Amino acid sequence: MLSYTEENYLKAIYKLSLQSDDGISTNAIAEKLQTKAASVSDMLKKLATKELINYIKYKGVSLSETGTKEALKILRKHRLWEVFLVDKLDFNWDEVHEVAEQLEHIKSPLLVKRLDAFLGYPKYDPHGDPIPSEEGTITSLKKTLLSKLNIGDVGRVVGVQDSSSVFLKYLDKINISLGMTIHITDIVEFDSSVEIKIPNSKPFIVSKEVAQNIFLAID
Amino acid sequence: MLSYTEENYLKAIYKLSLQSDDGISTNAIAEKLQTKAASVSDMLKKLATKELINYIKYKGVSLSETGTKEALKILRKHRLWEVFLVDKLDFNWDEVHEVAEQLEHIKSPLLVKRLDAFLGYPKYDPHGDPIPSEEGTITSLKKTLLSKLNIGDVGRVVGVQDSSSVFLKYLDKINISLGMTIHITDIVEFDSSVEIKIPNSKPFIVSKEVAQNIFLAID
DNA sequence: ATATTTTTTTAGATCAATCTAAAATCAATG
DNA sequence: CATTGATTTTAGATTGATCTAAAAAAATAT
Repeated sequence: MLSYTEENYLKAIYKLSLQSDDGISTNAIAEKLQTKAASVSDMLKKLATKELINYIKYKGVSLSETGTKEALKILRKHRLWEVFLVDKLDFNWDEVHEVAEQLEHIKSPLLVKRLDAFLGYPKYDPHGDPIPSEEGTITSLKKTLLSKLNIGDVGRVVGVQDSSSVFLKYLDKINISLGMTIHITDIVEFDSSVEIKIPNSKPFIVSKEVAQNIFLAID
Repeated sequence: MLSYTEENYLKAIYKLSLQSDDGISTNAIAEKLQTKAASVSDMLKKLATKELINYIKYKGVSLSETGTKEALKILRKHRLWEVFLVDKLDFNWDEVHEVAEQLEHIKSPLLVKRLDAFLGYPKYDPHGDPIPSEEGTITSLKKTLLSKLNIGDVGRVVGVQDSSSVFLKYLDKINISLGMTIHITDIVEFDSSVEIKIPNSKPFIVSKEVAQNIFLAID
């Protein structure tokens, strides 16, 4: 049985693994979990003896097969609960994270199964991130940053890079939401800002910074 | 901020307070929480300094006003989650307790508010126990044990004394459920078993032990 | 009312998770 | 390739929750 803390470490390592290919550093984990490198070292030793990670001192760390499975279970719960909060309890997509962080640790396979069914077997969470299956497979659709596209391209909003409350609130304000189709009508050479067109609205400009944080799928 | 453990102690003390009028003993709490008296003593000291309980060494303990409020908050969450599990996720009433024990510790006032609304502001949980209001008031309807009634009495099932899985499963088996109207058709003097009549069924006998664990409201 | 039993509390240890400070290892640059 | 600087690990302490064993207080019985 994994502790709350062990679960958070596995999740952190999993997320960091997606961003960089090789071994995850102690410092990176400490940063992510807002703790000290010494604490991370201790925990890594513990996770290693439980064979949840592959760990060589000073050499960084990666999830073992069982570790990955556990991480995906937690991620699955986290994202299912997010769907629940948004779809059923009318949370905004910037309000869900904190609560889902708690709910993801509830231990009950039956609960997860039933919740999944109740929500209609969703494939994506409210931020557009894919929900791992019960078996631990995760489908990642090819997504491209808005900032990487060209004039004339058309895409569907499938996620965000930065899921901070500030950013999500801003997207709400300019009426960009998940699933929305976006046309790239112009790119301003001067500052790399992007002019886009969304349904029922005149074209408008979003900054380079914003464009670098919105993922689109090209249909 | 209360810890998971502190919350469980408050809940235990609250529940024990309902059963006996005077101060709650250390041993009773230890028994309820499946722990040792020494551990309870330690925790009582801590809860006392936080002014959540009134505690005099060797003299037993009672909840303070703030302690009661906290206990009721937890109970409210527990029972709301139970309603959610049964009404929305099709759990049986004997499957909910363990999961609700975990869910009750989730900290998010917004979540509780929204969940309450989503469930349609329920007044009772699936075992017939009243759900404390947001303000911390709890309505307890007058309920009587089936074993205390007389031939000819009619009552509505509003709760159980023993909410163990074995007992609840047995009730399911003999088709007794919450809200059901029961007629007492006979009382067997020999062993104090009770003959009852429920809708769409011939009268049948339940043992004294069963009758001592079903609460009825007399309409 | 004194002795015995039961209950409760304290003393001292342990375990998980964390920390600070110091030591060990690695990386990288001259 | 040796020194410097950064990263990582260890050593030792702390905190919260628990335990066992022993001491203290209360309840009970003779």
